[in-house]
Amino acid sequence: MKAVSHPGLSPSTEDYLKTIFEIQSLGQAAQTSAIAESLAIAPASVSGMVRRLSEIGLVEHEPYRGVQLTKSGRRTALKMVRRHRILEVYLTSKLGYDWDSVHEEAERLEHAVSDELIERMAMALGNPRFDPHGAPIPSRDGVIEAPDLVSLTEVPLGVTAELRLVSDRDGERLRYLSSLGLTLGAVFEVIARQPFRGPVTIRLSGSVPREQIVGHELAEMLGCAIRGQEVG
Amino acid sequence: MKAVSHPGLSPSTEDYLKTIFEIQSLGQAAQTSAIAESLAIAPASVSGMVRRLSEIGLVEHEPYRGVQLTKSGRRTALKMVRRHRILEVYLTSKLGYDWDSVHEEAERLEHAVSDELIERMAMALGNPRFDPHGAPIPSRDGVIEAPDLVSLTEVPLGVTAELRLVSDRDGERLRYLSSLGLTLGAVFEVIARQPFRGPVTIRLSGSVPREQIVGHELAEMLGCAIRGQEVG
DNA sequence: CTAATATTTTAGGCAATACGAAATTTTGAT
DNA sequence: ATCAAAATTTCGTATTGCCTAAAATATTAG
Repeated sequence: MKAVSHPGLSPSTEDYLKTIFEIQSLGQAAQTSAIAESLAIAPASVSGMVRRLSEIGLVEHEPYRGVQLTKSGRRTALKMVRRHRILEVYLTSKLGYDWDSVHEEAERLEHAVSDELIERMAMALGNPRFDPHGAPIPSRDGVIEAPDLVSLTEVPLGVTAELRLVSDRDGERLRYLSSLGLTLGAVFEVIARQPFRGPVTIRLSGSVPREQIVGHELAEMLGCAIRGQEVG
Repeated sequence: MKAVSHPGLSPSTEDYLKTIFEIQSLGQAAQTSAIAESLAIAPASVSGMVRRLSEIGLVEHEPYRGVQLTKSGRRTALKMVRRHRILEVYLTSKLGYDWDSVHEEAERLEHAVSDELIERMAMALGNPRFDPHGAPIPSRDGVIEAPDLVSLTEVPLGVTAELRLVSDRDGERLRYLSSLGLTLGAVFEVIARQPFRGPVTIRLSGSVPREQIVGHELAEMLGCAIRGQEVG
């Protein structure tokens, strides 16, 4: 049982691994269709690539069931996630990028940087633990925290919470959130919630408290930390 | 006659353009064999690529004579050169790289960065005019200086000169130069030169002046600025 | 148990790039 | 000027990496 090294994986391969890791993080084995959807390619193409990935020992494939990353595949996936997130922090902290524009740049760079560059960036940043969207950054040796958060739809009425995690996938969405005042670390109280997957109303703390209404779908994607119960 | 834009050139294409630019900088039209040698591929392969480059209007090809960059090809080449050199400065100034290790990293990154990232880096650096090896950095709009330098083999005996330019192509060579005390800006006097392409002896200025012997081939690659004649 | 759904296999395509060998053109030496 | 050597292009092919539609197969749910 030796650690197989995988020199020169293609960008595409790296993307598959990252995607599989992300899907796997949420639940069980990653299904072909889920991978296909996330990468916007046909399921047949995924089957093909999965074969290759399993031939080189990056995933285990139980036909018709799904894919699991092997030790080695997981290591690579975590490396890519680390690269992506360190890059995002670096670009925002050191080069003035906004949280809504770093994703694309990081997406391209993560396939071109060396390990050394990433470690130098991490060092220059003081080894940050979270990226600009609140996602935890795996350590150099592949350990990743899983902060326990709930989605905004799950924060009880009257409870104060803090916005801690948003997806970096869509710049538009991030800009919209900014415009609502919902940036990372924003503190708010949930003051109403409509049934049947209706919108959530929150009151943002601040010198000028303001109320905002957030649609259910969006609210589902926001990771929040409970701060405490208002005195009733 | 409109400016054709060339979205999504492949890394390989970008490398060809850069190489052609560099060859062309020295003398006339770039010959197939020169390109092939510089890129370490067979001449036949170059002919093929040159056809494609000329089909998309990046070069003009006079069969059996050589290639010339078109306006548009030159623009792209200069963009790549700018990227490479800004990256080199950034990596050394901001992330602690040495001059002998930046080339490789820049070589990969130059194909992945956006124009915006490069401009942000340039800004953060105060728009440097030279890279860590003394090579001039083309401006955003494609103007490049040509400092007038002579090779070490051409500095007359007894004359004081300053090291201003070395090739970034070979890390080993750069480490060797460092070990001799021949870093950028080093000031020295030529005190001997052997005939028949023999070595050059120099005396480096400094608190502890020391003599060094430099082989002819290496000396040829060092760009120097004449400082003045010693009082004889 | 069967129809709908998900997945894999098959067979093939395409883009980009490389190569050797043969044909062609240029060059250089006499 | 002439011809051999050198450089270059053409031609036919190969490889790599990825993708796809359609057909075959397996799973699942009613």
